[in-house]
Amino acid sequence: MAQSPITTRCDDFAAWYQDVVLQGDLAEPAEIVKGCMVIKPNGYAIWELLQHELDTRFKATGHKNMYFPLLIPESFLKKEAEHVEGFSPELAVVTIAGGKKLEEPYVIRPTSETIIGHFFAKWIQSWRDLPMLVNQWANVIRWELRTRMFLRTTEFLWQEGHTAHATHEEANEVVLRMLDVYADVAENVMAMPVIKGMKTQSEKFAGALRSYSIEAMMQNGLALQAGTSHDLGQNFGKAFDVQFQSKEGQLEYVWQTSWGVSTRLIGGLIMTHSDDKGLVLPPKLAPIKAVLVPIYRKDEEKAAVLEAAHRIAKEIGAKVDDRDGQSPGAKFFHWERRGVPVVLELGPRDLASGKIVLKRRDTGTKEPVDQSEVGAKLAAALDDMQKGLYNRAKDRMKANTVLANSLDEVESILKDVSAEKGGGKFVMAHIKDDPACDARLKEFKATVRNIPLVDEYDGPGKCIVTGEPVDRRAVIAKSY
RNA sequence: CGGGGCGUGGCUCAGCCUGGUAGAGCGCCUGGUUCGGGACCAGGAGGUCGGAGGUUCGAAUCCUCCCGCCCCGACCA
Repeated sequence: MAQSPITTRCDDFAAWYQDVVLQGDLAEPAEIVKGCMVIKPNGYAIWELLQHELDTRFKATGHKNMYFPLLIPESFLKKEAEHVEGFSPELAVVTIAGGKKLEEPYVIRPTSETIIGHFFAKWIQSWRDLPMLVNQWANVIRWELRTRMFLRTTEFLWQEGHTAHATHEEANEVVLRMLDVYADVAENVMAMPVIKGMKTQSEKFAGALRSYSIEAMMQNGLALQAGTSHDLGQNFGKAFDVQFQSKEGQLEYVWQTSWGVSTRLIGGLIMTHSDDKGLVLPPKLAPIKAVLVPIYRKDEEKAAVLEAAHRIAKEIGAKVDDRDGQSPGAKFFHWERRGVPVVLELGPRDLASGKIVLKRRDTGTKEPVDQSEVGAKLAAALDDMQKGLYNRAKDRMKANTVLANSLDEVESILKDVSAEKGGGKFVMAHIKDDPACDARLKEFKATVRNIPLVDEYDGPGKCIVTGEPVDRRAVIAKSY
């Protein structure tokens, strides 16, 4: 064994995840910086593809990119009461700079509502300045107690959209539009099915009126909050005095939104598609879509094979793995671990027959195809793989979603679920949006993931805690 | 912060109990033979054994203190 083996998913799902990240050479723990990681080229390339998909959509919906300071005056956090309460436990604070104790410490941004609120106040005077639609690609720090690569690290990369509007209705439209954008990227780019829904009051963003999320199901059945979109109401507008004069001449506070997705998406991508052999990537997020491995024995074979390999690879946009001193077998394992969707094999036999062998990462199937058709076959395989991965994930989510009509039932389904052992389910149950109800679920470490925007079940029912009428079932699960 | 574990070449670890010239596998370098699912041979580079103190003729090994890291629990995109 040239490489240490990958722990199987059923042995220990959490260990499997670590192994896939490491063996896929996506990232490694920073070690010297607690809770942080180094994102390596293979991992960063995926992030760049995701960024591109998202950024294109942000711009198409009218947003412009900006950049705000990493450091925020500590007092800013305190201007919105719920916000400071929610974030203060996980803040990193700069108290000394330039060798001197600062008069007022700076916090390293955990999110930028406050500093952006400050600047919005400066830039917005009239209804003509609205809507203000900005996005920032940035890093943030949240001092988490327990970290896992990509899923939760002390420092992480994300984008945060921030908008200001004249009316609550308009702000709400943006909140839901961006949630749709996230769902679109999750499902059509990442091939990761999600449930769009509303967070409960106790799970909402600190300082928001309402939070919405997309929730995905990982292979161990745990939920992953993959993106959030918040209706901030006028909370930050009032805290930062962001006022504008309306058409009617009235001075009014703006209605704001914020929404974000992070490098956590990469963790979701891994836990949705990868297998016991390593990383599996949907073609749309594969930095390298196809690798051609040339096979030869003698020097005269080598020359002919390499010539053909480079010619074919150039036509179809594949990478040729012409490294010397590595056997073909070693190369197959190498690319398999890295999740390359298609590996092509070209050897003397193929040269003689005019064929080339096409192997898919998702199904493991090998098929000899005519060299003249390989471009079309590759495109078809990638397309089929993108759809196949989505369908497989969708089926899995359906198979692991169950209905429950009592708290006991929910508890018995979820109580023994863990990230390591798996067995997680999405339990659909009627439950009131009330912190007291959330608290009951917390007793066995489950949470309401969200209340789906679209009710795919049986409509109204009685709350499993209070017995009060509730208009639809919510998703209850254990989560990352 | 509570509970558990671990610090020895780049990586994974053995050696410690019972003190006596620092090892293995993988990786790396050089040369050659190989190559359709992790090739082989030969030669080679690389370690103040987490730190400090102590016991001893002699410490990776025994004793004391310190430091760091990982896992489990309480917080979270």
